[in-house]
Amino acid sequence: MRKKMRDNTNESAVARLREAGLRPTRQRNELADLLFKEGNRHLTAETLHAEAVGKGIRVSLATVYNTLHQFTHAGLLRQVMVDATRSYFDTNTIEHHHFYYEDEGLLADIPGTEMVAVDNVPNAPAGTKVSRVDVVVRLKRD
Amino acid sequence: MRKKMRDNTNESAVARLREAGLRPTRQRNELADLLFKEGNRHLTAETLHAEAVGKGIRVSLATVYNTLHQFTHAGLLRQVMVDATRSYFDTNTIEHHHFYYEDEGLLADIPGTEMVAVDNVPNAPAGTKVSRVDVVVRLKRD
DNA sequence: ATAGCTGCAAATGCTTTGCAAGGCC
DNA sequence: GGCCTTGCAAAGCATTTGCAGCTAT
Repeated sequence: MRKKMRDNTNESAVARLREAGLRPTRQRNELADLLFKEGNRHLTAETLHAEAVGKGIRVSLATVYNTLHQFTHAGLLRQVMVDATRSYFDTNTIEHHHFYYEDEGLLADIPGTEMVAVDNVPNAPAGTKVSRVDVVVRLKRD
Repeated sequence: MRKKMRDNTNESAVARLREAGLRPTRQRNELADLLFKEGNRHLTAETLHAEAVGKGIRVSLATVYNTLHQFTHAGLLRQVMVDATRSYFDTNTIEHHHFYYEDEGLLADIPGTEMVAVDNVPNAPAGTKVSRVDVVVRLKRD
């Protein structure tokens, strides 16, 4: 009655993993579903783990960490640094920028973000190249 | 022969601390000297502690952490988030932006930084105001 | 079969904290 | 003197790692 493991698994997630050279295991498939099924998300390892467990997915926190890093290396996720204590991961890997709600510890895309422009960025110093440009607009309660 | 403790201490550091409502203790004076005597600096607690110890200043790492945070709250320092594992402090509290050398874990001001402009930043969402805008140009070895 | 994953628990690394001793006003 | 500060060591947290058992191919 449960011969196939992939029945309730999003095919695109599996394909995505294969392309990235990652074995589509149950945990990775299920996490990928959570991550990529609904628009852009911003989450921490704890957050994702809690959500997974809440939905009945059996996965350890260590695996969530591993998976997030593997996905990041594979280019499926982007890691955003806004808080000294937590690491945020963003499912939107296209160049874009963020609002960070300092009081809530919440990260969000800047709406219409393609309009934000950073001008006059100097050339990268000799021997280096720009890896990426991060813009974070920090917000606090009014 | 050592009645006065403030002999070799930078007067401006003491004044700075008094204005901030912080008692000018030996440790705070000496750390302030290291921090503010020579232009803009970017350092971590470890870095500063090592430097202090190297110069014969007796101070514990815990006090360095406390002092960095007190200075930050007093507006003498600014905390910059670029690395999930380390907290950087910047002695330049004026709005400006950074290069981050990912390979070396080194943070630096963007030269001529006043020329970098961030355009079309949307208004802060209702109930919030912009605390600050951080721009980090991440560099990697070529 | 076997190389790659997962989970647990222990380890790590940065940072914070409790509290007794010491310093500043 | 009284309150603030320091230092040490212990505690705290998020994250990583070692390794035995499990899984995808």
